[in-house]
This record gives sequence, C-alpha cells and structure tokens, in this order.
Amino acid sequence: MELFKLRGYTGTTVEEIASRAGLTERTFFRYFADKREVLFSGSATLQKLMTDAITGAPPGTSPLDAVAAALDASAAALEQRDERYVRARRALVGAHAELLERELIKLASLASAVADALRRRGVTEPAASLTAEAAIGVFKVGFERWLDDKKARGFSWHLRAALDELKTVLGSGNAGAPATSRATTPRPRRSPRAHE
Amino acid sequence: MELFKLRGYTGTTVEEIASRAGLTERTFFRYFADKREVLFSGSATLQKLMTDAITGAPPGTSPLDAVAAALDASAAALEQRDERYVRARRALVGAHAELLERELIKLASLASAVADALRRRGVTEPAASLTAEAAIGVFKVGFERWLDDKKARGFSWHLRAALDELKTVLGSGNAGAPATSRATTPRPRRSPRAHE
DNA sequence: AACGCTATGTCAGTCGCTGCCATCAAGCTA
DNA sequence: TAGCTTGATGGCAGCGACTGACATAGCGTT
Repeated sequence: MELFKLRGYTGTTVEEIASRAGLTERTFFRYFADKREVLFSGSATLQKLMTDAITGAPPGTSPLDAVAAALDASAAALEQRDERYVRARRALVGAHAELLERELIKLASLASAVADALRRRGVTEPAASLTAEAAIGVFKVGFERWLDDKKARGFSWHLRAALDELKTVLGSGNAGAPATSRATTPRPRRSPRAHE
Repeated sequence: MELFKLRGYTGTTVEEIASRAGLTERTFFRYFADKREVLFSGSATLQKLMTDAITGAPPGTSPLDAVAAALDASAAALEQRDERYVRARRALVGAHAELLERELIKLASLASAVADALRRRGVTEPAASLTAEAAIGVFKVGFERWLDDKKARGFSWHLRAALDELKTVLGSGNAGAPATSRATTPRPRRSPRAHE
C-alpha cells in the first residue's frame, strides 16, 4: 500500500513489491496469482463470513432474512477495519479499471457462493440466484453510500436502508419516483452521484 | 472466433488475430484497447438500447416498469442474433476468468448507465442505483437460464420470469423457500434502528 | 549421514502492450 | 502543380507481467 501511494499502482513494479517484502519476483507469483491479487486477500474471509451466516440461520428463516443476516455479518466485519485502509483501497480500486474488474469478479463469486448456501437450505432456482444477486447489489450500493456519507452512519445502517429501499422499489414499484402531479415542471434533481 | 475455436483463447496471439484481419499487431491495438475487447464490441449498442428504452418510457412510468422496458429491449436484440455465436461466446467467456472479468465490468457500467437514465427521469438515490443493480441481476440470471433452458422458451420470457420471481422474493420474502412445515414464529421484522 | 520434502532463487523466454518515428495516401491551398 | 496538412498504418525497440525448467538451501525423519 505504501508503494502504491508513492508511485501509483501501475508505476509500482512487482519486483519492487517483492523486494520490499524481502522476496524475489518469482516467489511473489507463487503466493499471488497475479499483481492484482495482493489487494484481494480478504475476499475469502468475507465470503466465509456471509455463507456461514446463511447456513447458520435458524430453520424456517426466509431467503430474504437469511441474506439480511449475511449482510449484517459483513457489516460487522467491515466496520471493524481501519477506515483509512478501507478508503485508500477503495480509491485505488476505483481509479484502475483492472482492479475494478477484479473486485467485480470477487463480488460475482461471492454472489455465487451465497446462492449455493441458499440452495443448500432448500431454496430453489431461480429464487436462490436472484436473492443472491440482489444481496450483492445491496452490498455494492450500501458500501458506496457508506463511504460517501457525510453524517457518519454505519455500514450496517446503510445496508439496512438499501435493502428496505430495494424492497419498496420492487414492491409498489414507485419508490424514488418523482411526484407525477405536476408533469410540466420537472422536479429538482439531486446531484448525480458517480457510481462505479 | 475461428481462431479462438482452433487454438483456444490464450493460445491465440494478438499478432495472429491481426494478420488474419490483414493488419499488424500495432494497428490492432489502435482499434481495440486490449486483446479482450474484440469480444465486447456489442456492449455499447446494448447499453444504448436499454438507456433509450428508459428515457423513452412515457412520463409517469414507475422505475420498475422503466427497467422492465429496458430488459424487453435487450431481449429483442439478443434473440435476434445468431444463437450459435451467442452460445460460443458465452462458453468462451465462461472458460476464461479474464474474459469474465471484462464481461462483469461491462455489466457494471451498464448498471451505472441505467441508473443515470433513471436519475434523468427524476428517480432519486438510492432507488435509482438499486433498481439498476436489480435489473442487471435479473439480466444475468435470465440470460443464463435462457441458454440452459431445455424447452426453448425465449430470452424475454426468462427475463419476465426472473423479474417476477425477484419481486416475489423481496415481497413476501418466502418464494423458493423449502415447503417445510411453516415455522410458528412470526418472521422477525428488521427494525430500522434510527441511528448508532 | 542419507534421504526426501518444501520453499526459494535463477534464468530465459513469451506475450501483451506502448512510445516514437517513418511512411503513405488523400485532400486542401497557394 | 508544388507544397502542406491530416489521418491511418507499419516498423521497431522496449518494458513489465507472467511462466516453465532447473538448481539450491533449509529442515525434519530415519
């Protein structure tokens, strides 16, 4: 991380990373599949955390409540980390497409694992995959909004808020929609937030 | 595509692709940012199709119905392509992590564009992002199930089915759950704690 | 001491990708 | 017509990520 801050991600060579760790480049590639993977060692733990939460939910729990528990578990873990690291890492990943790609495939594999856990509970397709995808969508949106939040509400708060909002949008189907009474004057728009 | 089938993706060098097209490697990289991009030229058209469907929806249309229209538009376009190509491409992408990564970032950028289009209609955050993420989730699940479908129901059918199922899961919260004897305990309601 | 296992180093090589400069064809202008 | 610009392409050199093959060092077991 220090090296990345110093010379940027692309400006840092694998050999530099390795020698900083007292290793050679070749040995680096025996520990990490590629250069990007150094930044994604935590994804396995997160996955285990969430699937365990689903597997451990009391029988009879609805799929929706099971993934809600998984989201709670992820929030507890992430809120506990050093916020400066979380922010630095997010800025780095957001600034480099190759890192964003890796992040997305990790999240996709997370969704796949969540769907697996749901199926192991007896949830059928396509409900399992859809619930899992929805959960990851909530995670992504909640995560971004957490870090952008001026009033420092917690990650778990944002996850809950996002999940509730998603329920509303897919329920009535009109959440967040502009009031349709006076169609001639457009409603004042909120400033668009970059979402990557 | 012929080259990829012949020697596999990794076994095909950019120089081979270029010379097959009557160009040099250097010129290839002036048309495509990298080797993977040859397989993703269609993503821009798909994005335009979907955002146009959202923008063109009659005023007063709910966010949910707007993305449903976008999904319909994507189905119409994809069902029209040569199915053999769609299948070959999907198999190729599924077999190579680097291609899957690229696919995922394209879908993420698609979600971002959809959210933008919704915001332009006056939909506020986080409803816009969540609806967009949900739509892409439906797209992903519907796409896979379409290609795996034994009875050859159309892509649009599967998209509809997936969207409906998602609504159900997030509504009652018990869709797809195992038909065990109903637990006597009422579903624990997630209490939105105001602050923390 | 001999053996085997594992982690690490060394080296050479391939390939994706980029910067720099030359070339060439097609216009446009004086 | 000669000269100039512009855009597309080729040629070339080079960097850095990544891999395969092999050597070596360390360490525990017997």
